[in-house]
Amino acid sequence: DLDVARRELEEFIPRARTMSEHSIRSMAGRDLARFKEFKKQGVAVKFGRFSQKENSQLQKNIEEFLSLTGIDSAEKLLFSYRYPEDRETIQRLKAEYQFCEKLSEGIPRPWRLIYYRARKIFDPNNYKGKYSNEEKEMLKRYQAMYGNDWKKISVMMSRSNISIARKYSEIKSDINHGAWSEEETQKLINAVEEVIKKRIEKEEATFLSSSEDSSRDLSIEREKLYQNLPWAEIETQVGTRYWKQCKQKWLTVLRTRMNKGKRLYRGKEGLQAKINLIKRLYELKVEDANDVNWAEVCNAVGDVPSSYVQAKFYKLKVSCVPFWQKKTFS
DNA sequence: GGGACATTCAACTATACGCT
DNA sequence: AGCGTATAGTTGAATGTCCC
Repeated sequence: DLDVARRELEEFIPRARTMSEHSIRSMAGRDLARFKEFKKQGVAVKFGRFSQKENSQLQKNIEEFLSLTGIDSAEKLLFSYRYPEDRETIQRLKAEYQFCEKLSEGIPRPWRLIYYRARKIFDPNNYKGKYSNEEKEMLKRYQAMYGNDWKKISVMMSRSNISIARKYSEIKSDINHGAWSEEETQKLINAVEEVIKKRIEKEEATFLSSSEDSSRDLSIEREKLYQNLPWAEIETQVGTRYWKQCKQKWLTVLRTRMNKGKRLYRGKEGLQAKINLIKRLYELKVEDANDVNWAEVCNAVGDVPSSYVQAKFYKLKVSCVPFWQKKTFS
């Protein structure tokens, strides 16, 4: 019946096809019924970033659960292991008042993801801003002492373990800062090329085994050139840069090539490009910025990666819209 | 089977910098 | 000076795995 559950879930979450047994099992238990209920009401399961509406719904769900049970803080509720003496009581209250159900009320997403979102929002160790040099040094020292025990280190540094783990992977090796040399750039291009080729070959293999038709054209879809690339692998190949630097550099290389070196946002044409972009976004009539399909918006500007257009929109917003932080997308 | 945790790719935000 | 681009920094989503 695992297969049945998988098939049923696929209706709501296409990627269920490839998910691990464990994920399927837990979603079948907790989410399938909810998904069906949402469907009855004509609500689709959502992915990607939480909208403002969802975030405030989550906030509300937490507040209501706290007042229902008398637990005095969201941190106690969501990180009960930090309060050993209250832990048992909290556990009991959670079961008694159906924590899982209450938490996910009105949010059409898998329970697990709602839970993680809540833990991010309500962790006092999160949102601590920039790391100082002292902190970076401290992190390196602790890692040398305790290895990748991020949980332990996060307690000592009052930062969330995710933040710590990520920061460490960024600073673990001496990253070459500043402009890219010709040689480095070439190395990057080669690495990306190799990775994409490998990926296509693999797809081709599965494609051929399921079909007789072997005549496929050599061009590849644009998305394959920048979406879901294994950056960690590329980082190792390049050797001198952090994966994010690689990614950013690759996108600019790609953009320049796609547009044959033309500068898109300069002069009169640049102005027109901006106007097109704004018009296109307006026509979408979406409520939340998270609902924008940037791949669709791309051709308002030219043949560019979607992240480029996104970045442009951000820049435009920040420099032209007063009090943009306090405004909604619509 | 719930929950904690590490890891990885994506997105958002801020700043540096150079050209016109 | 103003603008566009490159680069740096932080947070978000998603998922495999391990443990109790």
